[in-house]
This record gives sequence, C-alpha cells and structure tokens, in this order.
Amino acid sequence: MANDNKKMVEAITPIDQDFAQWYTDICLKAELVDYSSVKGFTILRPYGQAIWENITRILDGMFKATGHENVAMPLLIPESLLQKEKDHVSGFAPEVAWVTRGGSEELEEPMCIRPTSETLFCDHFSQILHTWRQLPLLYNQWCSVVRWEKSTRPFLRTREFWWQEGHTIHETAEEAIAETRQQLDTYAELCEDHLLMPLLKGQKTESEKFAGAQATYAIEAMMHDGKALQAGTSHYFGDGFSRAFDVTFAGRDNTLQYPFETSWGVSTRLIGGIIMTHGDNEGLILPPAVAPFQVVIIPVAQHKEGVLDKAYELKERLSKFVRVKLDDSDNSPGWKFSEWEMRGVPLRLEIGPKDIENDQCVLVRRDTREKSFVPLADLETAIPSLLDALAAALYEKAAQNLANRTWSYATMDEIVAKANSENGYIRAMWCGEEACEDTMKEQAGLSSRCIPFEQETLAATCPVCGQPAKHMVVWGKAY
RNA sequence: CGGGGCGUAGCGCAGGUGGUAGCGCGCUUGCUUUGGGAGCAAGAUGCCGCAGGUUCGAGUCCUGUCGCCCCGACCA
Repeated sequence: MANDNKKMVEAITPIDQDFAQWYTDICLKAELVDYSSVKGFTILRPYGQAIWENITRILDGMFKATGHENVAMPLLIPESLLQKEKDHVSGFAPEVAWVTRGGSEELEEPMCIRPTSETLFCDHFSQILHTWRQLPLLYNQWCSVVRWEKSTRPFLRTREFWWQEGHTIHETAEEAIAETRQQLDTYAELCEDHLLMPLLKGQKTESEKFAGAQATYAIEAMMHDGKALQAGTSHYFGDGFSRAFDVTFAGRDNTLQYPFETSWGVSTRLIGGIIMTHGDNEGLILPPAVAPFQVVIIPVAQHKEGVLDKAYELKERLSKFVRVKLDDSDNSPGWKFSEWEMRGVPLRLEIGPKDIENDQCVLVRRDTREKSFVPLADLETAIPSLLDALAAALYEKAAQNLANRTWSYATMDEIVAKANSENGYIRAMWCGEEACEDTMKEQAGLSSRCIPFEQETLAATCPVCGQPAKHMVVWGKAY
C-alpha cells in the first residue's frame, strides 16, 4: 500500500512496462534536465549539472595527469574551413546549424556552429606549429557543440550537448596511435572504476568510424534493456587533417613534415548511460563517485527537541569525508525517503529521537534498501565501507547483465532468431565487407558495435556471406 | 524525413451536438501530524500555442501556422 501511495504522487513508469518512458521519467522527475523551448535543446538542471561537474572533475584530473592542457576555441566555424577535409565535411554537413546574419547584415560567408572542432584546432595548429620541438601538442576543451539531430532524447541525443574534445598532434604515427589508445583507456577507467559501467572495448568498422578518421576506437556500454551505448570514442587521423589544413613543422632532419593527429571525446551522454545502467523502478541509482550527494540525512520527527541539532552536527561531521545533504524541509520523512531514493542518493542516514537516545543512526543503502543500525561513533568507517560495497554491487550487477546478454553464434539463422527475441551483444565472425554489415542490418536489425580488442575465433567463415572470416565482431542494437 | 500523440492554471488532465473555464497534484495561510510520498480548513493562480475565418457568440467548427513528445530511417 505504500507502493500505491507512491504511484499516486510521483509516478515513474515501471521499467518493464515502457523502458523509454521510464528513462524519460527519471530524467525529468529526478530533476536532471528540463526541456527548453527549442526542440532538442535541454537544460541541465542543478542536480544534472552537479553530476556532470563530478564527471568532468575526475576526467579533467586524468587528462592533466597525462600532460594535457585545456584551451577554449571559438563557437563558429567559417564554411570554407569546415570544407577543407572532404570526408569530414560530408559526414557532418547534414547536421550542422548555420549562422548567416550578424545583426541585420548578411554575412559574406556563412558560419556553422561547431558540431566538433577538428577544423578549428587544425587551423590553429597551422598557425602556431613551427618545429618538432613543440610536439606533441596535447590540447583539450570543455564546451558544447551543436548537431541538428532529427530525433532527440535527453542526454542520449540532443541537438546541443556538453562534452570534452581532445585534439593532439604528434611527430610520429606511432605516438599518435599510442595517444589514441591511451585516451580510450582513460575513458574506460572513468566508466568502469567511477561510473561502474562494464565495457566492451574495440575498434569501429569502416562504416561506423568517425568522418575523416583513419581509425576509430570506442567503448560500448550495455544498458538494462540490452541495447548498446557508445560511451566514448577516440580517433586516429593519421596526417589527413594536417595535409588538408597545411599543418607543418620543421622536422629533426630539417624537412617540412606533417604531424599525426588524434581526437577523442565523451559527453553528457554518459549521464544517460548511468541512468540506464543502474536505475531501477524507484528511480536513479548514482555511483558514489559522481553522486552530487553521497549521503542524505533525513531527520525523523524533526520538530522534537534536539533532533535537528543532532542532524546539523552530523552533517558538519560527515562533510569532512563525503558529499552530504541534510533535508530539513517540511516534508514528511516518508516523502523524503522516496524523493531521495528517486534521485539516486547512494546512502540515507536516518536520525530520530530513538536513535539519539541510543547514540546511533540508521543507514540505508539505495540499491538494496538494506538497513543497518550504526553507532554514531562508527560513521567515519561505516559510511565509506557501505559506499564501497554499494559501488561493488552496482558494478557486479551491471557486469552480470552484460554477461547474461552476450551470445556467440556462427550462423545467420541463430543470429536472426536471437536478435528477434532479445537485445544484447551477439558475437560473430565477419569477412570485413560492408555489404555484410548492411545485410546484418536488414535481416537482423543489428549494427556492428565494434571489433573487440580481445578477439576469439568462433568460426572460419562470415555467417552472412560464407567467405573466410577476418575478425570477430560484436553486433547489437544501439542508442 | 516518414508514422503516431499533443498544445487549456506551475505540473498532469477534463471540457459529446458552439453559450463566456473546471478537476487532481502542487502553491499560500492556519491548526493537527512526522520511523515509507500525512490530515482538516480557508485561499491564490488562466492571451484555452499563434493568426485568420464562420457565427449574435469559438477552448469547442473551418483554414493556415508555430512548437513539443514518442516510435522508426540517419547520427556522440
């Protein structure tokens, strides 16, 4: 009956009933985002922004630790600049937004709002690069970009999204490739260790790789519903962009050379990944590393003498080692329990008159709702250990979902049958031909997620065409 | 770009055949409550998306238009 009340007040659509609606409900009701008056442009509300800031803080630290520097590039790209690299422009042209007027005057040259900033960085590199002694240049920027998507969903696909884009140039191809792989590993560390999302790491096929790249590496995460989410990409460009933008330097042998380039990015889409990896019917469950509040203190019978005082005292004490929120609003304790569960706070601390009498409090885990009565003196050890246990359980549960939804097949019949009945990763061999990817899309509705770094030989031939197989590919449905 | 849904109070919605605006939640105030989304009472809140048209009269009918959401095809 508590459940009935709950559904009346602040209903979140059950996850099994309508996954898409469940997702949207959480985005809105946990107050992560709101829609703006322009389609596809969402507002990151304080709670959502706080999660993003925690992600950026962790990642930015990792970037700096590996020698990267932050810069800020312009918002607008002149049309002529965008067009310099032909694969790049044909990939992005369909989804760029244009500025054609300044004040009341038509611009001589239209400018697009950056969909990504390779062209801006290259143009800049061509200005500042002179000698091999300057290399590598390891740049990153935190910004938003605009891509005029046709269908949009909060976090997963919005017309404007916030991200970081790293752009580096190197003296040799080997160094650039190493950078590309290193940054992919950085993303993997962020996702697995902090966001608690188990991953598949690999290389994108020709047809799925970034416009203008020689190779695209990606991390793919699996959502509750068995669909894949491309959570981050890292691209190796060779010297294609350098040549297109005439980025040159005097080499060690005093010849003019083109540097080798990389770019890599993750976006606010990660927040969508967190929701769909860890959330449940009560709402969000946040990994402690990025939760705006790791502990919420809920005073019980807060009007009674001493309760609020004790709560404030605890807040003060806990704030020395966790991010803590004290909800001293007028709402009933029950309301607060539900509210903060919906918002995914990993641990709840209840403190009421009975607890104060016994010099204890109640700690409740968000994921299991498991209650423990803890002496107030032990909080400094009990809270971190509960947070760790919760983090381990979240990762374990997600890893279990990934394992349960990964299958290997050798024939098209098996693949089609599975694809029609369940979402997940289907591992199968592939001949390397794009035509077989197209066929896979048509017959099974699957796209190639990546060619995993960890290869296995499941069969000798491609299940689509029967030709000799070159790689094992993971197929799936993606967001 | 196709298919579907929808614009009425802050939010969610109701307003058969035209007659001058309603419900729930939330909000405000007061009292009682407080260990799983509290109760009672009294309030406040409207360019009915926008523009034309039909009509004595339009939330309602007609035409146009703008926008949003969801599902597909395309993309982080």
